[in-house]
Amino acid sequence: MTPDRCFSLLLALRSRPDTTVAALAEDTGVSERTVMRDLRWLQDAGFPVLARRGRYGGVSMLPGAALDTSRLTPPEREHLALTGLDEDQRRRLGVEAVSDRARRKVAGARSGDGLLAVGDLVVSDNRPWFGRDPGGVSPAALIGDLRRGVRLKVHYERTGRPPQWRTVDPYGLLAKGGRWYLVADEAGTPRLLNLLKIDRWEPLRTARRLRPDVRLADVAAELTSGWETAGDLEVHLRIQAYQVERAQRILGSRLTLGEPEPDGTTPGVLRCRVLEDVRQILAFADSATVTGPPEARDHLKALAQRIVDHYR
Amino acid sequence: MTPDRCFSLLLALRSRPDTTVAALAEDTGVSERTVMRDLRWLQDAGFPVLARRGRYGGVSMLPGAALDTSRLTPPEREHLALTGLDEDQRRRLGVEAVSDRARRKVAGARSGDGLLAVGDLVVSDNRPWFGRDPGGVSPAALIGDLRRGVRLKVHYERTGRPPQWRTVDPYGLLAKGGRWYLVADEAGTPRLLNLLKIDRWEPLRTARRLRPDVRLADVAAELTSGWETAGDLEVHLRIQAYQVERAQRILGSRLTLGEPEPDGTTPGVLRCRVLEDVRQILAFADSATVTGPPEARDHLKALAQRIVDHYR
DNA sequence: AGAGAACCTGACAGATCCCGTCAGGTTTCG
DNA sequence: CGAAACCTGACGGGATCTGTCAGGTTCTCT
Repeated sequence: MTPDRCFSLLLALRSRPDTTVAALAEDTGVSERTVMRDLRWLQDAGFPVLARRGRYGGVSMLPGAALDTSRLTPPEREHLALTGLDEDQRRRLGVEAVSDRARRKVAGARSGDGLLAVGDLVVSDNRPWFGRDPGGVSPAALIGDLRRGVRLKVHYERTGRPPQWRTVDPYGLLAKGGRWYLVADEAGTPRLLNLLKIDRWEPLRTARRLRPDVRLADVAAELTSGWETAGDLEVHLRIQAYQVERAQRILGSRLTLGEPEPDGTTPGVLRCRVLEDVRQILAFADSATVTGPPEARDHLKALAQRIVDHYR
Repeated sequence: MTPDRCFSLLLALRSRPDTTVAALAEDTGVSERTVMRDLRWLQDAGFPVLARRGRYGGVSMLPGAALDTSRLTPPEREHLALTGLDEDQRRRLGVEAVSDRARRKVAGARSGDGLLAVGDLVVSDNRPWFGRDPGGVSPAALIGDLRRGVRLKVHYERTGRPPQWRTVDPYGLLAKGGRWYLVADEAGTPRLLNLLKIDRWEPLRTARRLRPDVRLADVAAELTSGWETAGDLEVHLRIQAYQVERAQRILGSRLTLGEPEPDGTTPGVLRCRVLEDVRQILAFADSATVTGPPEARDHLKALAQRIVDHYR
């Protein structure tokens, strides 16, 4: 890893909501293996880089990440500042934690700083979310305390009520449908807390207490299993730039928008209670295009065909 | 240069208002030569690092600098992003500027991106200023446009008047007595503009037009030569932490404070019109110590001796 | 269930470049 | 003038970085 490529990668990750190792290799002119090594380095250093394997997988920086190393936790700073120092130098500095590189020299082990890996604290399907800061608490800001594995106090606003402090044991974050949620147990009961409704939080000194043998993915699945059953359908679409503002007005908060793309369209996700709700998109004629799921495309096409037939 | 030492240096520079190459070498565990190479790299990459040669010299980050590479100018980003790319890769990216490293490979030359060096745009005596953000526009924010060598429009508040836009041709920045000034010509007339009184500025597309054979150091000297003659004396002192607030109240805006030090004192600079003004410091007895200039120390001692004699 | 798209890891040889040392230079202040 | 500070080039040795290769795991869609 060279410093210039380090910054280059950070800039690339920050400027795009999602990318792949292949694309980063293309941009930086090195092999994919090298990019993967670099990404590993960034993750070990504490940058909130998330990699997702599998179809539609890729690499991204958690939303809200600033290239500001002052956000790093003390062990992370030590990781940066102290790698390369020998035992004597570290003793003189009075630092007990062994840097990752020193440890690797001895045993080739991963970082032993007691922090949880970002990849273990975020669950999402590989459907792209959008890099633009969705408002509220940012995932990148929260991930620091999640990595420490501590209990949190969260200032949360339930719908229709004033915000209240709630103490939770977090499993991690869930990204779904363009939204971020904190997945946690509250007095042993699993909860999803929308980051939009968290205006601030505090870490407690107590370690988080999780139910035995229960993982983030399990809890997230358990809490979202009813979503499709409740008819919560996410329709993915692309909107021409000149119609975006109108779409926001008409579709309101059910529409979540991504970053404008070079081809002049803006991707978005429309939350529908039933399939029939896609009829609202008809108002945009061909300036909005449904891209998924297939049944939404088919239904929209069928509705349009009925209109055509009606005027024969 | 390794990435971890790169961040380590940035953090060290940011956390201390002033340091030396020797101290940085001690901290990072490498030789002074290596630290100097690293600092050169950081400067070439666009970080607002300033090195001052000579007695009381040292290295510092311009006040207000954030470790945010998005502040870098486009050529600076290219410098980071494109070093290591071969000609074909750069051609595919459509980038004309040759990266520093590619150029070094060919001819060992310095960066040819057309930007002025930070060291050529800042003049100060080596008396330490203080790293704490002094308020107003920050030097680190302004230095980016100064490096491009363009004319500026500055929103400036002259004493007793509402702020007005003024068009200036900048030579650079002056640090003196804990304050930062923009040194510029305004319609051919040299001016010092206190950064505290600039609330915003805009770069213009026009290149700056400077008087032939006139340099930053010349203009700064010309504009400040009357300061001592006008009796503007800067008295350096150290104040015990528990008296700092009282000192601020009594001495007001003539007192400029630095960062508290580990020994429990806070350094400061008191602007006096005449030497006799140091008498105000008597109020602090031994909880404030004058460190310079020598005549200020002598005079304060003499004043104290008179008081002692008076009570015999 | 299988295919394809995506990340992940270890090993190895070769190339690159980084580092420390050394020598000598310039600048600033008391 | 001396000391404290940064600056630069050259060189040899060693560290580490990179690309290649092989094989693995995960996720989604058909």
